[in-house]
Amino acid sequence: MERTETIPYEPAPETVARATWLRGQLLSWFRSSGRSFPWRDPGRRPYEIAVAEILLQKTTAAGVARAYSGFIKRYPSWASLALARLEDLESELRPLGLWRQRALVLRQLAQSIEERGGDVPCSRAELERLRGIGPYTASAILAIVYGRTEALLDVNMARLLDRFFGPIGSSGKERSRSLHQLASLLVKGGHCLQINWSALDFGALVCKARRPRCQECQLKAECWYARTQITPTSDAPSG
DNA sequence: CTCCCGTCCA
DNA sequence: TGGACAGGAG
Repeated sequence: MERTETIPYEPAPETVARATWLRGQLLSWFRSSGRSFPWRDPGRRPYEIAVAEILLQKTTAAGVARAYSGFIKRYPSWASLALARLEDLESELRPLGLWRQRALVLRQLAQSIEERGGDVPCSRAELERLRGIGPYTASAILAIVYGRTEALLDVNMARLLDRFFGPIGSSGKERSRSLHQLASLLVKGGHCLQINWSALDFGALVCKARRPRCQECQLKAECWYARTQITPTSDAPSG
C-alpha cells in the first residue's frame, strides 16, 4: 500500500484546487472589504506587534482597536512596560477584559525581552517559551515581524475552513490536524499576510459564528456549509 | 476541561 | 440574557 493512505501529508488534488480557488476569492474580497487596523500598518515595531497580539487574544479586534493607540502611547517600549506599575497596567487593560492575567503577562513578557537585550526571539521554540505566547501568537509574530510563511489559524479562519471544506474527521485531534493542513495550504501560495488577514476578516464579517451572511457570500456556490445548511426559504440557521 | 473578563449583539 | 470574542495556562 502507498504510505499516503496512512499518512496523509498530501491533501487530495480536489482539496488543493478548492484551496487555490478560495485563495483567489479571499484576496479579491480583501482588497475591497478588508479591515484596517493600526497594528497592521507597515513600519510597526516588533514591540507594537507583540503587544497587539497579546491584546487580541480571545478579545474582539474592534475592542482592541479602541484601546490600542492609547496603550502604545502610555507604554511605548519594552522598557516602559517592564517598569510599569501593575495597578496602572490593570486599569489600562480593564475595558478589554482578562485584565488581571494580561497585565501580568505583558509585564513579565517585557521583562523577559529586556533580559534578552530588547529583541524579540525569531524562532518558534524561543517564542513559545515566553509567558503568554502560545502557538497562535508565535505564528503571528513570526509572520508579521519576521516575514515568515505561517498560518494564523485563529477561531475565524478555523470556522471559515470548517464551513467551506465541510466537517473534518471524527476526533478533535484529527480535525485540528486537518485544519492546520488546510491553513498552511492557503498560505503557501504566497502573500502570507494578505491571505491570513483576509481569512480572519472574512470569518469575522461574513462567515460569522452567530449570523453568517451566506446569502450575500461570494463563496456560497462552492461552500459546503452554504450548500447543505441553506434552504430556499431560510437563511443560515440561527443557532 | 476550566478559568480568565468586559463588551457587544441577537 | 447568553454566547462569542486574532488564546493560553493550570
